[in-house]
Amino acid sequence: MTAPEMSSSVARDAAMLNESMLRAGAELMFFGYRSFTQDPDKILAERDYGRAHHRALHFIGRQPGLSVAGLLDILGVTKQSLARVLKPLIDDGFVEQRVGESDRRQRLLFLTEDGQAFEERLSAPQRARLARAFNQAGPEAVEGFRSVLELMMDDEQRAQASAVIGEARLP
Amino acid sequence: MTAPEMSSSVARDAAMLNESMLRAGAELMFFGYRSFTQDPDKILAERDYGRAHHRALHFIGRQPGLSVAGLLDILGVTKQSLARVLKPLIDDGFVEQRVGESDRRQRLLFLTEDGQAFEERLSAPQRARLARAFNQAGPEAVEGFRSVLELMMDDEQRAQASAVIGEARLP
DNA sequence: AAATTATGTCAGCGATGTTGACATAAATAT
DNA sequence: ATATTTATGTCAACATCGCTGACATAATTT
Repeated sequence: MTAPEMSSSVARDAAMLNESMLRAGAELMFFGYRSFTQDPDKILAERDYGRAHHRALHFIGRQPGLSVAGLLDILGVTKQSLARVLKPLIDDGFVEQRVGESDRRQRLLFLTEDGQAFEERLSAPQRARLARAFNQAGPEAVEGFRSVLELMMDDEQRAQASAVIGEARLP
Repeated sequence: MTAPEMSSSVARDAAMLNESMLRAGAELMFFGYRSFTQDPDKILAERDYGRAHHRALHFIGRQPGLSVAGLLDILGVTKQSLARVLKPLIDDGFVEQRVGESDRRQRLLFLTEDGQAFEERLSAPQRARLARAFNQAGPEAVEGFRSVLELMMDDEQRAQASAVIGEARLP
């Protein structure tokens, strides 16, 4: 049943990449992600907010009119988890809910002016950090960064991520 | 006070990278990191372990004889946080402590055989994922991935990460 | 002998995730 | 029309993993 060209890609991978390179890759992900999140984390700590609040603000700001179900799908959390994040954001006047026009069961999510301002304040240092890294690394490196991260996802996740990220090709 | 050549690098960055590219970069980090952690997360859930346990096992396995202070430094958490992770790992027979030879206040950390086996079981699918992505993306892309993540760190963090990752250059 | 260092531990708090159960309103299916 | 399904909200309980503050012990350094 196994065609010759099907010979284990795991074996081929092992042949070309030694363990220390893979370990280094994992450690880069750990240290890199920590750096990536540290700027907004500091701002979030002013209020009793965490990363989850930033993520919600980010994706609502990106797709105004997103439904609760849509946001749940993107974030990959339970509705109970989301509620604990969304409720304070609504109470604090950062997120607004409007009843769906075509489907009045839906609560469509929008950032208020304050929400938009806060989201930008959170994202600004993170984007500056990315911009600095992208510029110093150069366009080919950015394309490599993008392709490795995309290829690290499962097909399903990659499809979802692509749908969210959209055409905005990185390089 | 501002020299002409000091003209805001933020402005230059903004000139070359539009906002949608930076947003896409941030989203790639989010989705990519989620994919990166999902395999070990499933295994960790068998016991009452989380990512922090994996990280501790990883870095102890990488630098056997690491001191508690050394591990605290790498992980960037408080000793109270680490204790909650380390104590179960010791109780479960995955990590062993030995009194330091030169300084007998130190508790040097080692993986037991079981600990080594468990760490490998946790890391295997993660490394396979990385290997697949690296191979499909190609060596230049991997170098780009590495350089962008490194440049995303502050100088201090980059120095620390480089010290941990070591010579094992990625590409 | 005194101060500092490495480590451990107790107690409490906050953010973020989980499962399970139940409620309501609106849309859809029979 | 009635029944079912869907979208959302909410209550309760629990686990992980970060934090601060306080205190203790043993070993090293001053």
